[in-house]
Amino acid sequence: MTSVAIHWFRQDLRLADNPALSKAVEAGRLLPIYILDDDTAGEARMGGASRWWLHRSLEALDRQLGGKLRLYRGKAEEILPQLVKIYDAQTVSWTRCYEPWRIKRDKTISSRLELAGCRTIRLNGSLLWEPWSIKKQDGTPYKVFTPFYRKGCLQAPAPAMPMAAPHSIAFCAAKANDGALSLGDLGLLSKIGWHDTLEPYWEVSEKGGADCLAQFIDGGLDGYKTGRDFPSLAHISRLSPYLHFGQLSPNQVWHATERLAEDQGVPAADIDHFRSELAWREFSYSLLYYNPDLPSVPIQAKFADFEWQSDEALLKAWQSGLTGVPIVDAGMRELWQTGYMHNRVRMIVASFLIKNLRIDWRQGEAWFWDTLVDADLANNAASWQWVAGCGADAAPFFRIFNPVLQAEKFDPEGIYIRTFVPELAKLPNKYLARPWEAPSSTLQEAGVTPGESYPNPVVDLKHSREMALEAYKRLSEG
DNA sequence: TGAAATGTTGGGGCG
DNA sequence: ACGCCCCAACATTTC
Repeated sequence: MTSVAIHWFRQDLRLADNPALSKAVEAGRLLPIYILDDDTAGEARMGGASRWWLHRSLEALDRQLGGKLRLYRGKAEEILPQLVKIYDAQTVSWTRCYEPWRIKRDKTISSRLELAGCRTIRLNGSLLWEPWSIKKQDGTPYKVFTPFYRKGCLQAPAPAMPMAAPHSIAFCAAKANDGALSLGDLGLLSKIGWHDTLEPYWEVSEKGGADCLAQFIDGGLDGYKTGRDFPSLAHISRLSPYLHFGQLSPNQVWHATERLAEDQGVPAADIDHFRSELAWREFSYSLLYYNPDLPSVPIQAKFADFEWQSDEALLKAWQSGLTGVPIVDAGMRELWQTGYMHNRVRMIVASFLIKNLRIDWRQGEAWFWDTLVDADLANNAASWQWVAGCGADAAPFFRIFNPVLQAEKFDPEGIYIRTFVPELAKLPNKYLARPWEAPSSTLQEAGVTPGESYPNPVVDLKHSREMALEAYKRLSEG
């Protein structure tokens, strides 16, 4: 076998269940590459947490490939044709991505390569169903989740069975002058070293993804439907970063939940609910596919005129977990410390930013983009639009979370708040979610000095809620 | 995948 | 014994 096949890794950083990689391995001696293409990404260039995750991912993948992974930085549109020429490659394969900028770029690249006589293999490895395959009877895309999932996804052919990793790979000899960089030269780690705080929370590798999945299937899935709402419980999967970077494929996850009801007695309701959460990911991708400006333009046009406040100090307080509202601060600090935030708490902090602080949802989207290890263009944009009430099938704007009630309902023992807001740890449960109501003697005993050891609330919850509703009313009447 | 305001019901205290 | 009021507890409506 003399022909060379390049597999271009992107968001499929795994060997198992990677159809495009397997095809390349069959097609020739493999040159596995990754290109950091910030130039083409523009606005959508990866944030800090993602860069750390990517750094670790590439390190692990290179190890799996016996040190054969080649790294480049620059415009993929220029680098790929050069590599094809240098290595005289007959085949280039990749797993499809669905971000608008990537769709556009990849289309250009594949036609350019094909024109030069190089075969391109582009396969799905990141979604359960291709976005264009799930449509209504009339051929238009779904705008509401439930029919999208029940009628669209579940009636479509079942997701493919996951395939094994290639059992042996013949590599192509690398050439010294091909422009490859060392991992360090990619410059993915920030100089301030923020990523150090993330390290202990994640095992960033294909094995880490498999372990995470196994652990969830083993312990977390039973009781998922109700348990997933409680941020102190281990009833969430934490699979999102692995799915985003492709250390796991959604097919692997989907099929891992098969037969659990019959064989392990896991309640069907828990399995169904978990699968519907996977389908929300598909729905986000569908929304982005059919609305390429989803990250910046509200789907509901009237929201273009919403009166957002721009207040740097309030935004900063939210970002740094110093709003004086414990459940909000706990969530924002979980994000900063771990690169992750529990889903229930994501909704609470987002509602607080958008509705109580009345700050533009795109500011929240930008912060999440920079700090989440699972930052994903489709999920991030669709979810922020969902909370803001301006998206498709979104929560209505007037559905405003009361962060005190939410905390008392979903973190009744205050375990979550105490974990991330330790300066309040000694407050009794009764006042933990609303320290501003605590008598001064209670505060004193708990060692809390409002305004010093812990901030006073940056807004009045009741008043800010009313202001938001009025702004929304003006929009509806306007 | 809310919350607050408003409406309704029914039991018990009480004159 | 009876009507009246109070007020939980629950249901409905509204934003």
